[in-house]
Order: sequence, then structure tokens, then C-alpha cells
Amino acid sequence: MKYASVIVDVQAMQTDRAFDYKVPEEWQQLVSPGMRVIVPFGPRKVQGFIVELKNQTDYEKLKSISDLVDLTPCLTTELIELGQWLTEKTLCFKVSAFQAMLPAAMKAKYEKVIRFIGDELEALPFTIRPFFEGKIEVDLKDIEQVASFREIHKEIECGNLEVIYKVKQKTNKKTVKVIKASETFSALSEHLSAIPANAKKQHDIIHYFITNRLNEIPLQLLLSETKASDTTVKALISKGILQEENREIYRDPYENREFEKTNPLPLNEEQQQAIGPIIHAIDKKLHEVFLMYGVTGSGKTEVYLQSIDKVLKEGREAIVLVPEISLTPQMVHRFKGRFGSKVAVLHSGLSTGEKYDEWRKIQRKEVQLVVGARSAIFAPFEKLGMIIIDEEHESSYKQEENPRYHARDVAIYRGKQHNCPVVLGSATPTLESFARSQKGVYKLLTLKERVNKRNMPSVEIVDMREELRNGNRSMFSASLMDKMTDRLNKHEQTVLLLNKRGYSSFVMCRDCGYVNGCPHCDISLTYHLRGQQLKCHYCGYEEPLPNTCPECESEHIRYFGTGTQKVEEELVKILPEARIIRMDVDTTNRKGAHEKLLTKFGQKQADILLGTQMIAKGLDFPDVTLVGVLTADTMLNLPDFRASEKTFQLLTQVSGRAGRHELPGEVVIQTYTPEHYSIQLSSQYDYDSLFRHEMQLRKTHAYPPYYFIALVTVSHPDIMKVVSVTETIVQYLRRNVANDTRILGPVASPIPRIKDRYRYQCMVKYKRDNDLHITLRKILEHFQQEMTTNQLMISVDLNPNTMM
DNA sequence: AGCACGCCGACT
DNA sequence: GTCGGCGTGCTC
Repeated sequence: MKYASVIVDVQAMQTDRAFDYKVPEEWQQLVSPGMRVIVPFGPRKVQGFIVELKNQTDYEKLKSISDLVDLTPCLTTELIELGQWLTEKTLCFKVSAFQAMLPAAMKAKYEKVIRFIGDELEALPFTIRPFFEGKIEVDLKDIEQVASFREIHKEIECGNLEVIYKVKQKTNKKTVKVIKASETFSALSEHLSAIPANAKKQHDIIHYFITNRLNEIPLQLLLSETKASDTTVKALISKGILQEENREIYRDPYENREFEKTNPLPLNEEQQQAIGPIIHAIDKKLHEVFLMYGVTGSGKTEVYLQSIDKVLKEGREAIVLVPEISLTPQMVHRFKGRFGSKVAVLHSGLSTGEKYDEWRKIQRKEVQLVVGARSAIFAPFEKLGMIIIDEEHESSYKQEENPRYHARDVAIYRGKQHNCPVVLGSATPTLESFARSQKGVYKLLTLKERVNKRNMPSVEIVDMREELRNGNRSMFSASLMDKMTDRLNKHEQTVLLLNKRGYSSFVMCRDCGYVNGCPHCDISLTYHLRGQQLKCHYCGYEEPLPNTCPECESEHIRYFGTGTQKVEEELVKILPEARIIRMDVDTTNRKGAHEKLLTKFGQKQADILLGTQMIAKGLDFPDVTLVGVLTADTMLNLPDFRASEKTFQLLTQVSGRAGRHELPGEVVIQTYTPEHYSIQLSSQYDYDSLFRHEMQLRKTHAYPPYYFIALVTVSHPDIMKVVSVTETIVQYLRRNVANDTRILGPVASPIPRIKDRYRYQCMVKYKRDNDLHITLRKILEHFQQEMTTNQLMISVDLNPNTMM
């Protein structure tokens, strides 16, 4: 007898363990760990993951697995173990860990159906009766529209109705019907004579098979080619001459797209030195972490491509992570161009179904390389030869919901399991990674030169306070104006970055200082030109733009801050002849809009590309010779100890967009704090100094990489409750952490209220604290009941990326 | 998380 | 006396 340990799809602390089930006789040979199954769980049915098969169990009254969902495991043994590791590292539920590894399409959906099992339809109340006229099963949702649950319940108790719990899949494999000939062509010819002469279409179909020497053909194609109808085909199938089969097909997001084949480029001296140790590690199957620190344009990608080539030639597989790849279609081109059909692409721009199909290609070992965003790190490869994380410093590698994992940590874990190298690449590495490379934990590979030997574009810092004193009240400094006009005349292109994060346009009364805030969140509402609305970015609350101040009824109510829309308006005024493309959430939320806009810009159908963060990454257009940063310092004022680091990274990256090819580039950075070191140092491309300066600060303030951080956030509609719970947590932590661990708080979160819930937090700074995970878990367990019954929420983020 | 069970108040 | 509220505890 075989028993299966199953992790059920119920996200709760009490169910966060394996439950044992009997494996029915007929599936004993089929089952294996990593498969999804449907199991009875209490009165209902749920999906679950088999994590173990065993011949023994402690539990006596076992139920049986009711269904198999997979015929091949969707989780490899390695991934099952990785799930265990993830739950420990991020304090999440086991199911959540497994679900994070799989495409969303594979998450189960649950529905309840009511079936009539009585004798007389008349026995049902008249409200319910009509539903069952002509059918036995009805969706509970439909009946609930007219009847109360209690009414239905009564019928269940007296045996007229029953509830059936159904588990459904979100998306399924897309299939086409394929028609095959059952026998050889000579046998087909013989069949011809047996077919009645008046069945002309049947003859046509058989002839079609014979003359075209067809083994199989999609049904649709066969019908259109022979002008036959499907009944004719059915007749032949029932005669056994033809066979029908459902064949899985892939929704290919890159269908109909040609990718120009590219060949390896010769590597320069630096690149060769960088690739050497990587190739060595691949060859010798060594787990090593490399930090490839290479300035923008130094040819990191070519090093990736050639290392991958080596991995694939050895018959192994590779994962390449890129930050939100839809932002860099150019990147997809480079990988598809070099490795063609060996590549699967996974990113947020794909539909659920497309993502599922790409994942299936990996599972079925039809590809050897996956290029994708964060979650692609879980690609179910079994012979990994290398993992690459490009733009290692990008914050999108950290998932901001449970499980709060960092792709870099997962990559290193998997690298160890597979004995393969992990390559982290960046022009502006995180302090954490660079510090590790200094300590020799990671091996540092440096690329100092740009491949085309071009210098980095020269950077001019403009003091906007000075501009204001000189009477320039616009958002463009005189210098930036000059240069934009100049580019326009020379038919060169400009990229304008509006660094908006943490600083959106809000409405303020000039007389009394009143700011329109969200009634549910402690945050000011954001002004949206479209529809003249004020919107809350946290809960979605909307209200119309007021004409007068709600507080003092003054008419001097204005919006402050600058949105891309407003910049665009002003640009149109001062440079009427310029063609502008604006890229922000509003213009890119449609699928493919992003790529379209970029293509348009690339084809020089516009002179200026104006956008937020999203334009800072990976764009490479030869005619861009000017980059303007409208307000460099907005990010600096955020309550985030990484603010300076992030500002430096952003400025360096966006500067790298200029002058990548023949034409030299220039950068203008506008700021109100020109003296700030991260602005100064980014203008000199001086990462080393930034590293030293910032490390000093992190040391004095006990921040990463000197200390690890854990952030506990408590929220509840009642502020008193929040404060007291956070206080309790802090006290408990103080009593149970290591000596050199520091506890800060309780304090109100930077956004003290979201969706009518008050938020408090406490920060744990620790160096080595082996029991901290256990202590934190105990806290969660202690409040578990209140978290389910009372509206309490406690979230723990280990190594948070943001303090918000 | 869901769902059943079980124990109390307010109604036919 | 029952209906219907919510606290409690279990799910292989």
C-alpha cells in the first residue's frame, strides 16, 4: 500500500503541514512526488501537492486521493526542497511557496454546485424549484441570487439537495484536433473501394491523404483544403480509417516574429578575462557566485551569451533573469536571435495562458534556456548549468508579497544544488553584493571599458534653486532647454526622465495649506488630468477635483508636483515642433503598448521620449544624444535607507542611455540638492567612492550590509489595538533576541493608514541571530487566532526592500 | 481558509 | 419552544 503526504491548498497556519492520503490501486504506479492531486479535505475538495510517498503512516482513518491533476510532476524534487527552504526563509506557508514556483494558470479554482437528489421536484420551495427544471446540477452562485443559504441548507438536510465541491483549473492546455490515418497508404487505397461511391467527400479526403503522403493534419486545415464537413470526417473516424487526436499547442507570444540570427562577437581583453572564470566554473561544475561589475555598454550581455552557449553545448540548461523584461524587448531579441527556439520567455507582459505555455516548454525540456523576470528563477530545469541575474541591483527581484523572497537568494540556493555558477551583473551593484565581492564571498569580475571605447557621456548638474533665483520658473533649466533645441535642430533624440517616485502631483490650497488626502489612507490624493480626478494610489478611492478649498473655500487651490502629463503639456508649449512620446502607466497599460512606443521612438518617429523610471532601463537607441533628468532628488527624501544608493543607480543608468553609438552623448541632471554625494558621484560615474561613502553611513547607522533587517508591520482598524500589539511584539522580541540584535520601534509606518487600517511597525537589526526566524514564527503563531478572527494583520519581511 | 458544531438570546 | 447569531476547533 502506498500513502501520499500532501500539502493542501489551504493557506492557514493550522493547515501548513502535510496530510496523508491513501493512493488508490490504479494510480500506485503513476503517482510521484511533485504532482498535483485533488483530495477530500473535511467536507470539501481541495488541490494539493504530493511531497512524499511512503509505505507507512501514523494516521489511521485515511481518505483516498480523489483525482490526479498531473501525469508528470510539476515540481521536481529539488523544487520541493526549495519550497521547504523558502518557507523557512520567508516565513510563508508551504502552499504559497509552491504556488509561487508555478504559473498562475496552475492555481486551482473552487466552485460549489448544488445537485438535486430528491424524488419529487415539487418538494423544493418555489424559489429554488425553477433552477432544477431540466437539469440536475446548478451553480450555488446562481441559486444564492434568489434563495438564502439557510433555505438551501434546509433542503440539504432533508435530503433533497447536495453540495458538490468542484476543483477546476484556471487555464488549460490549448489543443487542436489532429486527424491521422490509421493505416499505411496502400491500406488506405484498399479502403477506398469499400467506401460507397456516392460518399464523394469521403473519397476526396482519403485521396487527399494519399496524394499528399500525409500522416496527420490539423482538422481545421483538412476541412478547408478538402471543403469537406466535419461529419464526413467523423464518418471515416467511426469506420476506423482515420483517427482523431487532441494535440497540445502553444500560444506563442513571439509567433510570426522573425529574430535575426546573430553570431558570437569577438570579446575584448576585459570580456575575455571576465568570461574565463565563468567558463571554468561551468566546466568544472563549481558553484561560485560571480559579481560582474561592468559599466553600461561594457558588453556584459555578450559575456552572458557566450557563457550560456557553453552551458547549452554541454547539454545543460540556463536561467537568465532580467528586470521586468517587457521593458527591454531588445533583450529578448538578443537571446532569441542567438539561441532561437531553445529559449522560453517569461514575463509579466504575457497572458496567463501564454505564460503557462512557455512554462510547459521548460517542463517538457523543449527549451534549454529561460529568459524571464523574477519568478523564472523557479524554472523546473533539472540540469542547470548556470544562472544569470542581469541588473542585479533592481528592486523588482524582491517579491513584495508572500512569499517575500529575493530572486538572488533563490538563485544562489539553486546554484548550490546544481553545482553551477551564478552570475550577478550590474553597472551599479547593490552595496550588499559589492561588499561580498570585496570580502571574497563573490568573485568580482570587472569591465571598466565600454566596448565601443566611447567615454561615458558628460554630465552637467543644474541647480534648480539657482534657476529660480534667475527668474526661470519652468521645469526646464536654461541649459536643458538649449540642448533640447539643439538636438531638435540636429535631428538627434532626447530622453527625459521624470523621477516621480514618492512624489506625485497633489492638490494644495495656497491660502490655508489644506491638502486633499484620502479618507481611508493617510496619504495625499494624486491629481489625474484625465477626468479631472483625484485618486488614491493605495486604495483606489476617487473624487472630483474641487474648485474651491474644502477647508477655507478659497479659490487658490492648485496642484503641486509634476506629472508626466504636465511636463508634456509644457513641452508642447515651449517646443511646439517637437514630436513627443510619453511613457508612463497611463500610456503603457495596454498589452504591447510599451513595445510599440519604443519601436516608434527607435524608428525616429519622435524627437523626445518622456517617461518615468521605466525608460531608465536597457534602452539602446543610437541617435539618443541627450538625457535630461528633470528632478533628480525626489527619491532622496523617501524614508528609505537605500535612497542614496537607489538615486545613484537610477542616475547612472539613465545617463547610460545617451551616446551609446557613434554620436557622443550628454546628460543634464536638474536638482534642488546639487551638493548631495549621490548626485555628485553619479555625475562622475564614481561607484567606488559612492560605495565607500555609503558603507561608512551604513556602518554608523547599523544598516545592511553590516546588519540584516527584519521588518514587522502590524495593522488593524483600531489604532489602540495596533499600538498594543506592536508593543507586545517589541517586548517579546527584546526578551528573545541575541545580544547584539537591535529592536527599533514601535513606530507608525511611513504610511500610517491604508484602507482604514492603522499601521505600526518595528524593525529588527541583527548580525547573526539563528533563532530569530523561530522567534518571529512564534509571534505569528501567538497572534494567529486574532489574525483569523479579529481583523489583525501582521506581516514579516526579512530583508525588506522598502520600509513602506 | 472554510465549514460544522455548539451554545446562548429574540422571535413565531 | 425554534431560528439564527457567532465563538471554537478540525481538516489525513
